[in-house]
Amino acid sequence: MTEAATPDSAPAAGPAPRPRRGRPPAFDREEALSAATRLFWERGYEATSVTDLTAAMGIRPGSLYAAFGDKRSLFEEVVRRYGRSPVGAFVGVALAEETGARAAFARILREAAAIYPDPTHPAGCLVISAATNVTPQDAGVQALLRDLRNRNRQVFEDRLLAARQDGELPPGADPKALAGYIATVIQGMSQQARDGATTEELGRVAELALRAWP
Amino acid sequence: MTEAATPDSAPAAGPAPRPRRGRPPAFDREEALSAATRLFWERGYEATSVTDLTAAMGIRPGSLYAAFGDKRSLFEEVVRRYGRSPVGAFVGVALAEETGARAAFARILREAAAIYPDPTHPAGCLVISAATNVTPQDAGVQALLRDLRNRNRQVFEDRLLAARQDGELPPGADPKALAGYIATVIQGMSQQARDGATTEELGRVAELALRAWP
DNA sequence: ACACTTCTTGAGCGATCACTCAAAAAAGAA
DNA sequence: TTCTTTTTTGAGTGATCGCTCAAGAAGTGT
Repeated sequence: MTEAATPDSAPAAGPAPRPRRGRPPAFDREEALSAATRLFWERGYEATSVTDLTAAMGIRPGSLYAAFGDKRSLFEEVVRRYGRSPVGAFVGVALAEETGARAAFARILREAAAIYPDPTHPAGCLVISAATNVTPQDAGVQALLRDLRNRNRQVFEDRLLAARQDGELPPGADPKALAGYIATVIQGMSQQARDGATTEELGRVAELALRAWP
Repeated sequence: MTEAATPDSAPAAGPAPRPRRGRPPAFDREEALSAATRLFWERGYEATSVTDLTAAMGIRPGSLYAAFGDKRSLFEEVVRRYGRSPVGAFVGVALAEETGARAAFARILREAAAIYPDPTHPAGCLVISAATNVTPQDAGVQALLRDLRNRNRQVFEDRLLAARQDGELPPGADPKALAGYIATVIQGMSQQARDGATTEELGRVAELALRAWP
């Protein structure tokens, strides 16, 4: 439940590991981002302090601010990276790989059931749950994730509109309503996973949800 | 989506307005709780500061702590009161008033669509969204609301189990899975309302969700 | 009038918040 | 070696966090 874009299109790794001047960083940027992601994912943006972050990332505040700007910028980079990770990109991958709309959304719901409770990472979806409770001064972070969610719902609607034009959906079907329904179920499944629901339980939820398909 | 108990059974108002000694409170307790509820509902537990609360309630910190204990106790009282309010109790009311299980859950989903986006109060459900992002030191508040949500899911399951025994649900129906599905949809609808979904949009989501009924 | 009880007030407690900065350290370039 | 560049370090910034308390104010009881 994140970016529904193509998996990757950038020129992959840089052209060459050109040796840079100055003192080399003492920490692995990817590992540090991974640790920050886990914290933001588990607790959310404001409930994760810079002290928590530096402790988990194994660096001091000065290094964090030199490498990532500020807490807000670090969070934005975490969100972008999450959207490119398998667990954050499964929605877009399913939409890109499945030819049928029904097959795509069935796969999305079933994979959500498998992924959201996976104990190898925090439960649920970071985009859905990391900025629910914020002070007014961090409303921008809340808006950032809300826009990602609503953009995803629009991607659903576009796909369903195309399915209706292709005849896969009956002419009377309502793509906008169906997109809202699927988004609702996915977001509810994320919440359920955070409340302790297992993959088996969410799998049954997914199958029930699919019975509403026109 | 809160307490699924009977609307009221306490002896209502006290036996008499016995005049108390000492200086009378300068603020209305119900109004103060109402203001605190709006803040906790809108922003969540930790994102609402005591300074925010005292400003909205029109009192000074000393009065707040004398009247409500501490921030945590105030929140718990807000949650209890919310569960007795119309918007917090509609689930229990529908389960109590509707004789058929299908009628009860259809009413619950349709009323959620009408209530969650209602602009006369913050969007969504306080129990669902007020303690999503918390620091470890406030894990108890998170657990409090999680338990309320899971208890509600259990009430759903009990009602559906009875429906299967009554023959309203086919013998092959899975009450536990169906309860999880309905809880998922309700929690997703709360999230959607907070993301800007209208009553009309959520109404269509509710109708789609009901198509999954066995 | 006076005591007693309860509530309000405003100042302020230690802890933590996100964040900064000068100095030291570690690399390549000259 | 010396200079330049970049990173790390540890102390510390002002602001805000939840919360406390002594003093005063506003009632009832005698």
